Amino acid sequence: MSAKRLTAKGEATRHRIVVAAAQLMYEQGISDTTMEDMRAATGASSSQIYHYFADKQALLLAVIDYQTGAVLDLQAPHLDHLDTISGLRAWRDLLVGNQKRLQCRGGCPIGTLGSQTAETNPEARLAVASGYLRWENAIRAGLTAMYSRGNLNGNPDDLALALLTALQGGLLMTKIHRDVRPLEVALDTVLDRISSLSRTLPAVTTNRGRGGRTDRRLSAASTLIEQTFTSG
Amino acid sequence: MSAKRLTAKGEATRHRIVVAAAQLMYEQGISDTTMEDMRAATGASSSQIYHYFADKQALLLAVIDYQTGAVLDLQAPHLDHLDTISGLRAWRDLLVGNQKRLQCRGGCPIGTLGSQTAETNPEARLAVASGYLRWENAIRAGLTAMYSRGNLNGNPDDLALALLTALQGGLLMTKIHRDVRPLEVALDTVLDRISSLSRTLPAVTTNRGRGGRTDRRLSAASTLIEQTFTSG
DNA sequence: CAGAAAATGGATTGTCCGATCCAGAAATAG
DNA sequence: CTATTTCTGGATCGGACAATCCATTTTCTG
Repeated sequence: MSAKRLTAKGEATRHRIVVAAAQLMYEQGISDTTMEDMRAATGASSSQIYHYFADKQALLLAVIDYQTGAVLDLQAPHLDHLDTISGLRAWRDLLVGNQKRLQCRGGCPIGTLGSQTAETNPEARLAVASGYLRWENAIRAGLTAMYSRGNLNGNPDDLALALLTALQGGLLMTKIHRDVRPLEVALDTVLDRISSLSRTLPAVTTNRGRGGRTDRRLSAASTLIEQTFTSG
Repeated sequence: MSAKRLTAKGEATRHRIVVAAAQLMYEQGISDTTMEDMRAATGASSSQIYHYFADKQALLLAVIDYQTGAVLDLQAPHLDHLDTISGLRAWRDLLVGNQKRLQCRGGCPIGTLGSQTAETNPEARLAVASGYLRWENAIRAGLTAMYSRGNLNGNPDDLALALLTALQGGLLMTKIHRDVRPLEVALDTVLDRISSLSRTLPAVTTNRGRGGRTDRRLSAASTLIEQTFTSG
């Protein structure tokens, strides 16, 4: 609301504070991140923080906004190619690889903020929900394109939401178990579902019995579906 | 570790404290729940809490244990019947109905604890992970039974994990959006996947195009899969 | 070059919170 | 009945925390 006038220097300081706050809140949670923590992390003074943010709540809202952008930026190169199975698989690989790189720590920057605020901070909850909608829209755009081309025999809205939701659950379980498998399995299961509803020939990771997660043979079922679509 | 001797009265007081702490931590988060909050909620005195629990951490661990039991108890009637599609759907209806009853508030009691502790509290993280394993095992037992009967053409371990993970993501998104749809769609998508890998004739909720989430007709693909399984 | 506005430094304040302490009451065991 | 253990009450302490205040420096503007 307050359209404060900011110097280039002021803008930089404000940004430094938001970035540091985002990182700290991501690592230790919102309540356990003190103003002093952020002050120390930025090398700023207490009054600087309160110069740019009315209170901790205002800073939190700025963090939510920043993290939403950061999450979408990270995926930006892939978000325009979610209209093919291979594009979806590449996106999946990015997300899984990213968690491996982080040693399965942290989870989703947006999800952790949402989880902490949903019940006690309506303003923050709405900001997070709005961030999720931007994300969901990007995924939906890809699946809708598939659908419009006639390459997806299912509801693209539902499948987009299912993908994002599986991703969120996968990130949560992965950080709790310190194991990337939940994320892999969650995404692969929904992607396999999408593949099975797709008329294009997918590199199916469908499991045929135990231990078959890395099996890349086409399943009989998928083959039949393929035949159905191409002959119908 | 400390095998303290407890009177019946003492046991009751201890239990009251755990239940109140669980509820408060569920509603306002761990850090934002103070010892004074719990003291007031139970009508106990400060020294009573510290008589039964060494510190807040010990109380938290008791809460995690309690919530794990509560979550499993709630589903107990259904957990023995997750070896058929209809049993799985009934379980899904319980979970969805429960969230509706709660007006989409709160999310998963275990997940919220895990999300808050995973990065900063190794002991709590392991306790939550252990709780999830119990839950996952129950689901896996059902799918493994299906698999053993030859009614599931997929990896039951992966599908069980996918189900639980979809549930967790669904609960998170549902509480943030205050809308039960993410939970419904997340579970239905994985259940549809399981149905499509099942040789029994499912009441498929597969979507055929937009707006088809409530469509219960059998899809051509499912019919073909069915024929494949029964003729092979 | 003024004068105004923005940015910074650092001490301070009042409150809250986890934890401790010292009793005394109630229950149990011998 | 009495000694011992368990249970309860409530005051209190030291530290941490969000937020405020006032002064000073730096940057912008006309």
